[in-house]
Amino acid sequence: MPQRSALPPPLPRAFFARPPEQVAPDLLGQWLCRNIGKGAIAAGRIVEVEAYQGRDDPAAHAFRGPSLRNATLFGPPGHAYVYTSYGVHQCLNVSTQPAGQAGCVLIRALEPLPMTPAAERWLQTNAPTADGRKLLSGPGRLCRALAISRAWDGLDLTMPGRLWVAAGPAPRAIHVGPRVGITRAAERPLRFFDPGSAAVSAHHHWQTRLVGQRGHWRPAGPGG
DNA sequence: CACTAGATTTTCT
DNA sequence: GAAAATCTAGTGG
Repeated sequence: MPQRSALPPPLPRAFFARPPEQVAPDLLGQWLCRNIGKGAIAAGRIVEVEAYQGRDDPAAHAFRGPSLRNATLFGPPGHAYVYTSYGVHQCLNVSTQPAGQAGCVLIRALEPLPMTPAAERWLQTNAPTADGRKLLSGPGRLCRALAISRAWDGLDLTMPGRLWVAAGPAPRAIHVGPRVGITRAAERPLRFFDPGSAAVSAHHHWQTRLVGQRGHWRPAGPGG
């Protein structure tokens, strides 16, 4: 099947079987692929993420233990955790850590990758915007544009089905800062983003610059 | 550009 | 009853 082999292959489950603060920076630059039917794919580069830890992270949904909503967080790695935010929006996370240990990475922004005009229209219809850079920017907005609902909670993102994560080139640098919109553990530097992307909303609030390559990110020296 | 109000699910007090 | 991992539409500079 030529169409099957043309699909970007998913990242392996082992990639996600690590602490979320390690998976998060390594997810930057990877592709989120959405099968929208009839062989068409809508895809975006991951440019902004946040790590949420387990029982030791007061800002995480897993902090108070398993519940009906967050069960996916305690399951195997590489699965979609989709929750409803403020009663209105859906937000997409990827579960990390081996089964039994909670942790996830919130996908906050994507930069649209080249796609067919039909796929672009499909995104625009789901989440209309005049500013193309904002099409997949923001955790609620990207779920709306990609038609990802709570019903997709638990979906395996390491299988090339409806939604999966595929390998893409790492960004040249990464900025690290506090997570957005939380009050507890608000000081932890667990938000990672690609400073070179226009799809990232808040470039201003960052603490640290990382350079290097995946698995080997290190703080940039002066003048870097 | 900055700021504000309002929508309304899930969880906890 | 209130807060929360948010977004949009509205106002005003």
